[in-house]
Amino acid sequence: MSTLDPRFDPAAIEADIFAAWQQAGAFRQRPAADDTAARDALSPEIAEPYVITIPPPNVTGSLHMGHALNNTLQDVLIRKNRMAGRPTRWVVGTDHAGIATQNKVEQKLAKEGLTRFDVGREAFIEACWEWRREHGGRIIQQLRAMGCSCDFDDEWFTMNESYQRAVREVFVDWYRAGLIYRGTRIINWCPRCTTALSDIEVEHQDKDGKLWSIDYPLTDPVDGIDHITVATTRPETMLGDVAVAVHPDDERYRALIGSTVVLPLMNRAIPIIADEYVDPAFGTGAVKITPAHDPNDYEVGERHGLEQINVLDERAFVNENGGKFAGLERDLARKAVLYELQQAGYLSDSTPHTHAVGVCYRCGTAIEPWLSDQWFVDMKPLAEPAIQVVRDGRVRFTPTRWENVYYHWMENIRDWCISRQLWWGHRIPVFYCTACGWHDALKTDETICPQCGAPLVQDEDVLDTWFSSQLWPFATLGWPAPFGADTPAELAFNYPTSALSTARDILFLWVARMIMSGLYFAGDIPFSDVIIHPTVFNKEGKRMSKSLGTGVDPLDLMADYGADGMRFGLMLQVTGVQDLRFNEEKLLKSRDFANKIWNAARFVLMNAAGEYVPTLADVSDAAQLADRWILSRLAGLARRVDAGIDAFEFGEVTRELFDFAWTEYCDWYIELAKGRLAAEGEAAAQVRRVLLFVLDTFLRLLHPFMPFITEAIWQKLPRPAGTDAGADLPQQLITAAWPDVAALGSLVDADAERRIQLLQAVVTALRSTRARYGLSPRKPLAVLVRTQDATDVQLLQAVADQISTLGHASDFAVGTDIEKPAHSAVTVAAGLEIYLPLEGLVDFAAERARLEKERAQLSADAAKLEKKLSNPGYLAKAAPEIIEKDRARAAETASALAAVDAQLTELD
RNA sequence: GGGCGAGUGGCGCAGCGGGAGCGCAGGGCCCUUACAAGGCCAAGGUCGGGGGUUCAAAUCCCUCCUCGCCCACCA
Repeated sequence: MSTLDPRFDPAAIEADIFAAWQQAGAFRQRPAADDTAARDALSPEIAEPYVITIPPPNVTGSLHMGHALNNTLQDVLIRKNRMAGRPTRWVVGTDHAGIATQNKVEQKLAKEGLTRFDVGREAFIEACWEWRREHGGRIIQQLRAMGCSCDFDDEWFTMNESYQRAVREVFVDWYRAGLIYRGTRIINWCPRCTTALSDIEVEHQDKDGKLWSIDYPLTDPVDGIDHITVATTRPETMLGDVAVAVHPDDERYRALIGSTVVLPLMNRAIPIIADEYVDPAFGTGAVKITPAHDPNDYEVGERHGLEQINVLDERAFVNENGGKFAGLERDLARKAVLYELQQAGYLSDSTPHTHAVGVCYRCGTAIEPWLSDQWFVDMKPLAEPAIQVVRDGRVRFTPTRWENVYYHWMENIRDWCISRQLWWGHRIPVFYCTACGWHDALKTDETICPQCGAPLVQDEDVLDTWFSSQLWPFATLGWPAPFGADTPAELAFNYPTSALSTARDILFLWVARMIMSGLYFAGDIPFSDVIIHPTVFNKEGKRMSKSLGTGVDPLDLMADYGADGMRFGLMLQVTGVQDLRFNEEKLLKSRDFANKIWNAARFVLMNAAGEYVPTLADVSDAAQLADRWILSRLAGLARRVDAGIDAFEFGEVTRELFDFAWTEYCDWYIELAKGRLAAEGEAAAQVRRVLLFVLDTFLRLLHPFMPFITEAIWQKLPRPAGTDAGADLPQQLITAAWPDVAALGSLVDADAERRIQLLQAVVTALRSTRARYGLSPRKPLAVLVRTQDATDVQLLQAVADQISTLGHASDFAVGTDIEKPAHSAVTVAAGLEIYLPLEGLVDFAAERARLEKERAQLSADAAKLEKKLSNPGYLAKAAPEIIEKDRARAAETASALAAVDAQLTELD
């Protein structure tokens, strides 16, 4: 009674299944955080909630391969824990993505010939909200298509009202605590985005440039020296030079310290100073000092009380301080400055020089180190406790090596520039009196100065997007309500969250900061596990990039392979290594795998014949070797999958599931079942029960990885009503019980696992002998098996029918006293000697060649083992079970060798 | 300048102290009534080079080579 099509079509089922899950409320936390009575009723081992807050994708984003991988992985964890009965919740939402969103809206305005200044701040922000309403839901929709079981009824946005309160609370708190301050510093400035960036938002690229040498003439020659030559990679900044620095111990220049030089082109007298910062071995050993355009020069300038002359404007054009170069864009200014220097004879040398150029992580424009007023967070006091929780093991990294990366950054942490000269974002809640100079950070907007009554104005800048992102694990759980009596139930129950899974490139931008702010504001770690998943590269090992055309779109993949195929194929490729070279072949195999399971289910359903899915007790008394074998394998699989998911070993678990289903359940168990099903009666009923039981349990284990197909099949399995899920829930796999690994342990049967090899050896001998001699696979052959083990005789007799079915044996005989018939092919395996009489069917020259080859292999193995077993050091030091195993192997090899030798003799 | 990761059959990758595995490609046979997106069989590797530790090394240590990534203010 098959209700399944012979070919699995993902598109036909995915949307309906997803809708059914959502309709059933399967994604909601059960019991809800505020349902204390229900929570108290949970048994202790599942009472602990399992919570993940999704790394919020940019609201401008579209699903890419990194998302596909990361969200599959999180969904696996969520689904497994949900099935295990824990109150599970996956918090979903998007990030307002300051620069990215602002860029989108500015591009839209540009099409109408407008800039943001034309429309004004208010209207621009409204346009951003409008953009979000129109396009911001795309990536959430794509998560649904993937089958992600997030709590979509409670979607968050880093700019929604409650979130804004959280950001403001944090700012004011840190401000009051003295952790947020304003200062004039050299910061990273993106002249295209016209905003400051933090240090970690700058990417460094090696660029081929030049190191130019410029002669600065001395005002008054010293000992016949009339100039000093400085080396620079950025000649245009010389317009803002205020000194030349040399190392105090540099003999070449010692006499010049304290002299003045005339700055070429600007005709300004500037001093030669001594500073340890200068490396005498680099360049000419003399450095031009431009405090407004280089962080090191700024430091030097501070030490020596030098002026700071800013020669570039916010778009990196030379400003009025640049003399006749004013108005030139920085690259043009460089050319012009070099030309003028050369014309005037100041340019003495240029050599090729590669150096790291900082570029904006959002737009790729070269960063300008620029002097300006910005807001900063003092990070050291926040970093210390955040380092400690990792040292204490309260926050664990997977793979653990990332802990060292974390420590290194945290121990060398620098202050965080949090102000951005943007409009889209959380506006800095600092208010200034227009009259008396009063200013403060305020939790609510005020218009009148509390000191003098004059109007207040708010700071123009907004906060770094990551300033709000860092609050994600607790702001999405209802913070800020004060802790203690008024703590929202949701926060108290769900915080700290369980695991955070993310890409390595935001370890500092986001993960580290969540730990710091979580400890500070929510009073505890934000999550106990940080999973750093591999970065997805393309087949050539290159970064996936839309603009470069090196990317693969997960939506296209889902269309071709189904959501399940994409998920499983990605999981197959996960390892503990840093990189993942995406291989589409794995998706093809995953789709095939889905089809394989689909058809296995078809077979089982066609043969279910009135049986319900049995309980563990119903299959525990299975007597047949094959049954005990598959049940034992299933128990082992369940144990490994259960532990593997908990240990975040996604790749290994996926491969285990694949191998079990395909090789063991389909290739062997189902094939073995066919003959027994035909027999009918109790024997057939038992096979049906085992088939159903294994399929049911396997679908549960596979569900976190392939949610759609497993749900579709599982719902077709025959079972009495009300046997799974809560009474108020529909019968769905998503909320069905996770297999009880401990109970399944009773099915482990090491003997059965070993003995099934006997059967496989006989069947394989039949198949390969036929293949070797070009006999039709269906040509019936008689089989005789000799073994010294009486138990093996019984076992093989019990499965004689199945050997006949799988191997197309005509006659089957097994015993301790079997004699080899004349003209037989002999196979020695699993301690058995398997004889296939081939009188008149084959050319024995080929058989001789084969046996010679096998003999060579066997005697090499035997020699190796013998050498090992006669080594006194080995016998003295190796573990007893290893020696035992090797002895058994040696005995087996020796008897196989003897058998092959005997066979060769007979062929003569 | 520091740090991390990778180098295993033609290709893509597992394995990470005790018998070299998987998928794909290639070869042979099979439409066997769940699945040809399938089944069966066979072939294919001195686990980057060198040294060391160990009874035992693809697996641990050292070193070198080749790739990739991260951090770092050297003009």
